[in-house]
Amino acid sequence: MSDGRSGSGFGGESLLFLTDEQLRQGIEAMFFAYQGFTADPDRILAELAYGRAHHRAMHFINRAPGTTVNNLLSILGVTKQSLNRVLRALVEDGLVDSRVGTLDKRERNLYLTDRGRELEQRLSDAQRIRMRAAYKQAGPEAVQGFKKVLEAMMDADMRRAYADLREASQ
Amino acid sequence: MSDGRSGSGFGGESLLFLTDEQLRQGIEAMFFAYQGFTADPDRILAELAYGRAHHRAMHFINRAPGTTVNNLLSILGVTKQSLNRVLRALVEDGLVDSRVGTLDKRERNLYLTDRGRELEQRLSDAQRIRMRAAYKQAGPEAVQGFKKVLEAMMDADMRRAYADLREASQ
DNA sequence: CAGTTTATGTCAGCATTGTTGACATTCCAA
DNA sequence: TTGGAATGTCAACAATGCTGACATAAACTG
Repeated sequence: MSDGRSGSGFGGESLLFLTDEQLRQGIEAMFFAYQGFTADPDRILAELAYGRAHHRAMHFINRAPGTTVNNLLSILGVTKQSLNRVLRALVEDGLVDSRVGTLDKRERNLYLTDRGRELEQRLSDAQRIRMRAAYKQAGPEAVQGFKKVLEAMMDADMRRAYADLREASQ
Repeated sequence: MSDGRSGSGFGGESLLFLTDEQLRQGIEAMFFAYQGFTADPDRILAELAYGRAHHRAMHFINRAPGTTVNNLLSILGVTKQSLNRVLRALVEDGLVDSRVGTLDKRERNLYLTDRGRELEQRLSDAQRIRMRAAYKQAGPEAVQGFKKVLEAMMDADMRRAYADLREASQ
């Protein structure tokens, strides 16, 4: 594992020879970049006594209005109990509307209220500004590669969720 | 902010026109990919009653042996109190060695013990395997773009830390 | 159709890891 | 040498993971 090399065999099979050092750079880049990625919304959230968990919930409710708790937690990769706490706060504060399902009354369909949409917008805007700046700085070809590697890094079910979301917005 | 367009002006200045939708895909890719990125070490850590914080500390101590608490917390972006709790556990468990600084006795120089190196290796290996697979799947050109965008996404001080680490390993 | 099982969501309590505040020790500068 | 700054530790609190217990609704089974 730690011979500092990677590749399928002695040669020929793959053109990629990745040293442990190269891989470590990628790992560290991922770590540092994620800090920047979340920094701007985090600052806004801190003012409002909310956290990242609230942001994530609002993001995906906005993305798929009417989604259920069950669906949401599979996307977020947390337990329903953990998500529940966050949703309760958002509902109490009037940012999320939770309606008993019409077809299946066990389910709750989730929607952002006007105020919820407003905050989500504010958070997304902050995050998009950084994303846009990074994309511009890196250039168009880089963006392709960026997305490719990220997608390849996802677990299978997350890759599916990701594809579903993209297709959902036409 | 939300006109679905991005660019410096009406045209000509930039060749990149990024819709909010494109940016959102990047944001979601980042979120889902980070889950995958941390999933494998997380599984190992859970067995050992450690968390991500322990992994991060061990990673950077391994990367820069003899580093101080102060330096470490600036890299990790957490408070010294938060880091301290994690370090205390690692020292007690014999994975990290904390030596009073020779030049400045207020400082503590941190080193992995043999057992610490062993666990760090195990965690890194798991993470590298996924990274390597993602790189291979995405291809060499993609890797360049990936790193470029990530670096552009970092906060300035993290970009500096990232550069320092790379240079430190020749 | 009655009774049991499964699915969905809520409430309670615990663990990890972030935070701030108070403090001891050491260094440095006036 | 004395007061302030820097470094690190200890304590207590908050956010957000987790598991377990439970209520309700739906679905299945005989």
